[in-house]
Amino acid sequence: MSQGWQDIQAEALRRIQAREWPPGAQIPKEEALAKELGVARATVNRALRALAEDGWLERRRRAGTRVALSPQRRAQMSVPIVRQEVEDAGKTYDYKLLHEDQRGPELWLHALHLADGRPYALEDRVIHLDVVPQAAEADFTEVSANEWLVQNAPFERGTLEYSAEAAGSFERTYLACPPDMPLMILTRETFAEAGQITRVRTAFAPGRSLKLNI
Amino acid sequence: MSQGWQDIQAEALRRIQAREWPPGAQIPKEEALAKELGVARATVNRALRALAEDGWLERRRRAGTRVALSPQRRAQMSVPIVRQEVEDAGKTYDYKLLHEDQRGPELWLHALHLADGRPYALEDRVIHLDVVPQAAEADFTEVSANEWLVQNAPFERGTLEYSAEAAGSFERTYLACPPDMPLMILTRETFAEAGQITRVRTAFAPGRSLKLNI
DNA sequence: CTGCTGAATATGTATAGACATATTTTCAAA
DNA sequence: TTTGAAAATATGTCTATACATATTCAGCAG
Repeated sequence: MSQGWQDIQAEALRRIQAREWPPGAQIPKEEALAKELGVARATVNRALRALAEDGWLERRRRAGTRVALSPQRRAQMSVPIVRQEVEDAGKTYDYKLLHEDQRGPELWLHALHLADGRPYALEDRVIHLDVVPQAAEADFTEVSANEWLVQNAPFERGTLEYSAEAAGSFERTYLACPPDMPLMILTRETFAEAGQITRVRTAFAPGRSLKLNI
Repeated sequence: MSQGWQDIQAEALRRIQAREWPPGAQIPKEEALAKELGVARATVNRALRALAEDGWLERRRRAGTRVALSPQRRAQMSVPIVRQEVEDAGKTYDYKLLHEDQRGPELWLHALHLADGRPYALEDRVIHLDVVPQAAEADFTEVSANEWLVQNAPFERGTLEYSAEAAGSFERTYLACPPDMPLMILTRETFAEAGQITRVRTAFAPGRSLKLNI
């Protein structure tokens, strides 16, 4: 009855949840578990590594493996791409550049994303031309800055921040929402080695939410 | 010059970003790559699996590996535990049960989380006693429902939803915020095999945001 | 007691070989 | 032409073995 790593993972998770391996405690070493469960050490390794990635275990060389003190569960979210969101919802996507303004090495853009002709998201973006010089020649009336950047300026890392804010006059105008309407705001920054590529603040039309699974 | 799987991963990612392997295209099979790069197939497998988990590749048995059409980057977020957030910020955490009401198999709770004595988050929760019967005897004036559940009712899966809403009278009262203040709302549901364990709607005090890295 | 050095050790990773599994493809039967 | 069964094949996984690497720990010098 050879077992797979997922079975080993399940068994280990059971022991954690049943407090056979209480929080903070060391668990047996891979070799011992492998022997006990009748599998190769590599199989135990695979299982425990997966549990560590999910936050259940903390592993350190030589120091061994211990159960995390607060087993924080983690959720994975994919970074939203507006066009795809709209098309996935079966609607027609459209894009409109509202304003473009170059101030030295900074290119400022305002743009509106539409779903079935109705305002969906409003973005306010700055692109750093010293990091992405090719952007100076791009035509952002045709392609959205987001898509152009995805194609032409792969980033190394970035940050996301969601917050709730009241609609300002800018949002009221373009998203056609009442004053003080609460909106989900997403601020995103992406970086390459040379520095910040872009920073964008996106205000979503009322009612939008962010859904995740754990 | 034997290479590690991370080097293989880096090389594959380079080829994706350089469009040597364009979006949607099939990439060579593991065996061929292994031979080309001078490593074992298992090493290539490790590297490509990691890229697939990060959303760069899509892999299917027999069908091979292809570059994802829209390389959606993913961010991992840890599910927020209010107490920890507060303590991590160096503040004193406090908890107050506002209301408790059992209606048949449903236990309804209202509670307030405090940071340095000031309102931090307001929660509105229902616990399904048919799924977690032990909860009927728990004393939620002492321990927050969240922490009790983490300890006593491990869940299999759950959903998270963030949204922006205007403060209602309930929030105004306890979070001490002006009318129509935009608030970040987190609705969380967790499930065990037997069904839904709990559903909680948490309203965060104004100014709170959700920060992630990619 | 303190600080440094080297031994001990648990996890991390690489490899070759084998078999498992999910799909696609092929090809024959209806 | 359509259907269905069988062959082919790329990825998925397991095993045994070996070596690499990060820490811990013990013991010695100061």
